[in-house]
Amino acid sequence: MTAEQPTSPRTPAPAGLRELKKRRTRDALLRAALELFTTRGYEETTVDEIVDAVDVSQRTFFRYFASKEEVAFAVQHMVERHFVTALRERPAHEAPLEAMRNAVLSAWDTIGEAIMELVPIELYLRTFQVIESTPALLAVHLRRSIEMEENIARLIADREDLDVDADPRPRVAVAAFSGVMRMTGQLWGRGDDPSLRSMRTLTESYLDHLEPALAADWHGGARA
Amino acid sequence: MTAEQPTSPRTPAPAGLRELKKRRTRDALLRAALELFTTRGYEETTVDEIVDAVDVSQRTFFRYFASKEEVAFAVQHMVERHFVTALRERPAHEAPLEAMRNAVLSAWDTIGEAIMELVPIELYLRTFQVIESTPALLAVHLRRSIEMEENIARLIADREDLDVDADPRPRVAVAAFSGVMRMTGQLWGRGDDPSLRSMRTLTESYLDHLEPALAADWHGGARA
DNA sequence: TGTCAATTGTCAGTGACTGACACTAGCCTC
DNA sequence: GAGGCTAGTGTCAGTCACTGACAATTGACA
Repeated sequence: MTAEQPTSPRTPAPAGLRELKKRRTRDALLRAALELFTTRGYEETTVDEIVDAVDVSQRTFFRYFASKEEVAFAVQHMVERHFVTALRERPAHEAPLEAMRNAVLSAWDTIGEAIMELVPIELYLRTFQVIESTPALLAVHLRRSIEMEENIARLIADREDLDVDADPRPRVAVAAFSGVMRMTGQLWGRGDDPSLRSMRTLTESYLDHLEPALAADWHGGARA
Repeated sequence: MTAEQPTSPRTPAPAGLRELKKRRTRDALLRAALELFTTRGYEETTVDEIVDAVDVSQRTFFRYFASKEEVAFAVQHMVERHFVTALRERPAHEAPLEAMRNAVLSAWDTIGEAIMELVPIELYLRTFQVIESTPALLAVHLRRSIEMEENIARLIADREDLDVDADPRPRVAVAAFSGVMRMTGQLWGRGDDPSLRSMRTLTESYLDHLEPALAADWHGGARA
């Protein structure tokens, strides 16, 4: 309720000893979990092992993360928001596909720092590979992806001044685009160059093949 | 080893009392499970409730189905094979997208009987809706879908005499196509006409919008 | 300093799933 | 058609993810 609180310029105000401890515990759990997942494997890691590494009770783990799965997607979650933000910032004159493409590529260029605030980048990349190669995690990953698709479709529809439910083109375009993105992620996970750079290159190259396959200007023909 | 065995003309020889009992148990478990899932909800149904309805032990359930999830996809599994078969039977002159489209539509026309041999169609349709609306099942559904995508991409590549790993077009086309199919399934699940017919109509209509977006002839331009 | 509220730990319990072992019932041979 | 073989089943004990309830602790704030 008080008006004046010392807000740091960048990090969104973590003030308070309590808040600080909470963040520390969460970070420690996150790192310990990812470290174990990427060395021992996801299925082979028990929640007990994670909490033992951080010296908290199992109950505390589940207060921070709704499930063992969720902790694996904590960083991914941030990356996704990063992309959505990038898409929102694309100039209105860009065609849907062009905007999505540019958003992805520009997001990859700036995501590095944001990730490092949470975990070492290399740990994130290894985690991504674990996700892609662990059936249970891959399944959740895909569901999360299509949830995001719906949001993006609405975003695209807004840009183009269309109604998502009346005009199928936003959803179709996003579905096709996301299909390619997902495929890229998988190929990257299977490949042997786990670098941000390689991910970016792969993305760019595959999206190049979608461009000629999807028409760019929706408003060239008849528009009601 | 004996030459003469009374093989029925259609069903693939279930001879033997043992085999017969097994099939009966499996069928009973399947039906009981789907019935419970669709009335009570997936998460709300325990494996104990399923086995109680069939009077077998829990251990037996897990000998027939690797997990509680698997039983929900038993029928879906058959439908998928049905589609792949339909795709294989498409004449070679059809373009990739055309072949996939025709395979889906023709599969929908003949799938009815095959389903009825396992469970009432209406039960299958309701199960599909449960899958689409239950997060845990939706996730698995999506993973299964992309596993199938890879197979289809290879099939398409074969048809077009291309190498899946050298030429990205098969995977891109399949990814885009599947993206639309998945979206259709979801919309159907959300809608209020749970009939085979409505599913077919929706599929056809949405695929119509992909056609103009993806080029039909891959071999019109330069071909190495 | 003392009160309030947020965090945490402990404990007990549920539900999915698995390995081990004993038991039963088709199946096949003599 | 008795007896042995084996596939299928039930029982039991145990692991692991996850949850509700309650008590203990510890920042926050007057």
